[in-house]
Parts: sequence; C-alpha cells; structure tokens
Amino acid sequence: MSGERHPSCLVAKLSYYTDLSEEDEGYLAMLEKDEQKFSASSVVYASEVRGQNLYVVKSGWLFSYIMLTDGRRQILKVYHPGDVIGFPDIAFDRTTSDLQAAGEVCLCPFPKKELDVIFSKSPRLTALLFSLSARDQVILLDLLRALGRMSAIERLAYFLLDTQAKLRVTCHDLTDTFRLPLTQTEIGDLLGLTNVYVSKSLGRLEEDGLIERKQNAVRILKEAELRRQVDFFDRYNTLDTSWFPQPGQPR
Amino acid sequence: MSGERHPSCLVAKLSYYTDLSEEDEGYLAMLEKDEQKFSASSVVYASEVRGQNLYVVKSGWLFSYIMLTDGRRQILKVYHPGDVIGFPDIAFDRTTSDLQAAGEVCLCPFPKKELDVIFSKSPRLTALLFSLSARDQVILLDLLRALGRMSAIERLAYFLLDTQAKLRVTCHDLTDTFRLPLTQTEIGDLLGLTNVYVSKSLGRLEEDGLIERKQNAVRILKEAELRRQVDFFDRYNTLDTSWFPQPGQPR
DNA sequence: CGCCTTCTTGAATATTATCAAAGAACGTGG
DNA sequence: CCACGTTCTTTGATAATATTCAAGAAGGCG
Repeated sequence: MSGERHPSCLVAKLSYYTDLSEEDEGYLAMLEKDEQKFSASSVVYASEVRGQNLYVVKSGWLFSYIMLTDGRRQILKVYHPGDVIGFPDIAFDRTTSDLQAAGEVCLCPFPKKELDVIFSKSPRLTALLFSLSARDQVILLDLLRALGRMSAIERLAYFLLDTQAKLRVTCHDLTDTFRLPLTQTEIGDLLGLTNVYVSKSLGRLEEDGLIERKQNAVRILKEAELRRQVDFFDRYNTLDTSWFPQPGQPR
Repeated sequence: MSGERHPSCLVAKLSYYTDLSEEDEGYLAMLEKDEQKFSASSVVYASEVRGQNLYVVKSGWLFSYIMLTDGRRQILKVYHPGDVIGFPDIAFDRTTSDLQAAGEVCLCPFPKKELDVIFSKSPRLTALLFSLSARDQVILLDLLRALGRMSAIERLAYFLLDTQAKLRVTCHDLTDTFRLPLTQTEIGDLLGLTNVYVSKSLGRLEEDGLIERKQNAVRILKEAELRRQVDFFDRYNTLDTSWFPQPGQPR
C-alpha cells in the first residue's frame, strides 16, 4: 500500500529472520487483508468456542488465558504487534483459551483453512511458520521453568527481561525503558502470583536498584545482573533456518 | 517388517487421527530407520549443544528438563512411545533443554534436515506434524495453568489424569491402573514441588480414597471426580484435521 | 544379606496468599 | 478543568501452603 519496505508487521517480523520471495509475501498479505478493531478489555474470543480463525496482531497488546471453574485465572501468553495468535489451537476444533485485549487493538483475522494454500504451495514459508510456533513453545517452556522453580522476584525479573527482549525485535531502538500496559493483577495471573505480591516484589526490585518505574513504564537498570540471576536466554534474536527447504523449487 | 498393520508406533499413533497415504507412511518410515538404545538415567543430549536431531520414541519413558545454575531443575515434558521429541528446538541451532531416559529406552534419531523432504513433498503430512506440535503446546499450557494456579494436590491429580489420558492413546485397553516409572523427586520437578511434598500430597490423595498405589503403579479410583476438581480436558483423543490440504494433489 | 536409592514422617521455617483499608491514578461527565 | 467514581496500587497484619532439614523405613539390586 504505502511506499514502505514492509507494509505489514508480520512480513517485517518474518523477513527479520529469512528472505521472503515475492510470492511468499503475497501469501502473507492474504492473511492480513481483513482488519478488526477491539476496544480495551474486550474479549476477542472465549474458550470452548468453534475457533476457526487465527489472528495477526496489527497494533496493541493482548493476552490469552484459561479460567478454572472457581475463578482462578492463568494468563498463558502476552501478544504484541507482529505476533500470530492461534497456532496452538490449530490442532483442535474449539479454542482452548480465552483471548482478551489489554488496550485498544487492531487484529487481522483469517480462517485457519487458508493455511492450506501456504502448506501446499510454499514449503519454505510453511517451515517458517512451523519455526515460529516451535519458538513460541520454547518461550513457554521458559515460563514454565519460571513458575515451577523461581521465587516471586525472579519470576518478575524474568518477565521484564522477556518482554524487553521481545519488544526489541520490532522496535530496534528500544534500550532500557518500555511501557507495560498490564495491571499487576494480570502480571500476577501470568506468573502465578497474587496482585498484592506482585506489588511487593516490584517494590523490592526497585528498592534494590535493579529497576525503576514511572507511571506504567519500566526501566531496567541492571540488565546484565538480572539476566544472570534468572539465567536468561534471548529466544527472539535468531531463528535456525538452515534446515528449511530451498526456495527456487517451489511446487 | 512384520506382518502387523503398523510396524511403527509413530505410524500407529498418527493414523489414529487421519488416513495416511502409502507415500506418507514411507516418509515416516524413513524417520525411524535408525535405532539407538539408552540405559536407565542416561542423558540422551544436554542443553546448549548443537542439536540437529529429532527422535521418535520406540520404547520407554524419557523426560526433558532445564536446570537453573544453582541446581534447581524444571522437568518440561515426559515422553512415551510414539512421541516425537524435538519439535520445539527446531527453531534453534542448539538444544534448549536436556533429555534423560527414565528407564531403558529405544529411540529413532533423525536429522531435522530430513523434514524438508516432508515439507516439500507432502503438505498433508506436514500439517499433521504441525498439529502434533501445536497440540504439545496446548498440553504445555495446561501444565502451565497447573503450576501457576493449582495447589499441590490438584497438580498431582492433574498429572495423573494427564498421564492416564496420554497412555490410553496407544494402549486402548488401559482402564484405571498404570505403571509410573518416575521418582517422586522427578514428579516434583515437573510440578514445581519438592519430593517431600509430593509424598505427602500423594498420601493425602490415597487417604481420601481418590487413588490407590502399589509399588510404582497408580490406580485412579474416582476419575470423574478428579477430572471435575481440576477441570480436566483430554487433549489426546481428537485432532482437528478438517483444514488439512487435501491429498490426491501432492507435489 | 547388605547397600543404596527412594519414600515417609515430623518439626521448624520460609514464602506467598488472604484480608482489609487507605492512597494514587485514571477516565468521565458535568 | 474540576469533581467524582472507578480501578489500580500500596501497605500492614494474619493465615495458609509448601520448603527445609533430619532421621528412620521400605524397597530394589547385586
């Protein structure tokens, strides 16, 4: 549309990792042809619903979660612009989680059935999508490690580092400060803590001079030290594309 | 090889969900052409190692885990016969976790580079593998919910139900009893608990008449009640294949 | 039979949750 | 632009849950 190199943030994100053919860019563009806006806190879809759509995030933050029957909530993943929402649910005919907008968001929904074109026509793009989904899984494993074996303070440190690393992929000039449009209750529901203890632990991190807060922005003061403390790996900065089917022999 | 319908447990598992063409069965057979045995407790691979292999589990149980530098361990996933190990790591050029055999195991290793043939030649089989990986991710999300928002007893109930449901896919006649060849320390490292508290909580479940133990076998006495208590979903019994590219137009 | 690992049990301790209330920030409508 | 209501955050006191430490019992294996 515009004269920009990448009109789409999905294409921008993916070509960060590998070269895309024009044909592949075309397939991706198809996934982003529709747009849908949601207001803050609105539920994009509920769980246990016939979910045949995936979504590309165009702008805004969202998160998916599962409820227990008694009201406990586990937030599963926070989504940012350029993310694809819905790969896990591809294996089921109903959604397995709820999806809620953290603020105003703009999404590009597309039916999962449309993936079959990509699967049939572009092995290379398929491999790329597979890798994205695989990486999401590793990021989830990191979170699992945090919930299973880290203290509250460590979990928060991990969460801040992870968010920072993720935002850096699309926002290259991000240094040490970023906005965090989540409530402490939401952060707690992601990290398996209560909102009260999130408040206390963040206060502690600030007292100790590791982070700084103003409004809902966070500044990470001692990134290296925090990374060492939680044994942090950046899963966002590379992707192994060496095994991908070669282009030039499509179809 | 033999006169059985499915000489391979991977083929057996996959054709449980969808019909495979002979060609597709051929591709899968290629992945299982090599065999490698490991003795109990041996480490199949360590993390941060150039990992270009995936594995099909032929027999035995294994688990993957990540260590923190101070010795804390988080077990990420327990593998059983018919499972494919390594999809998450496909996105990276190094392994992101360690893999250890719980007892004697037999594995079929194959280089991930071999997947490119499947990606290029069989869109349908690719979609099936994608779905398996996606399903693993949902199972992981269930575990995340357990670690983040459930009590010790609930986590154990969830773990037992999950293990039972998974074993039922390959062992159709499994009713309410199964062997559990993991130590309580390992179960604790999976569920984010100490071995001591695993012992106490299992004892509690038994006292309450929900389960029964003898040796290292478990019998689930009140499956329906336990399922209700932890809001359990069986992720293993179906797979949505409706969106798969149609066969008959391969290549 | 004896050793080694795993499991159980109990007491003391630590971490995090719960409850409650006040203070700060934010958005909305007048 | 201010007042008000709402939501979010902070703080303190108390309670619950799980950990740690330690020692003894049980079970498997040579």
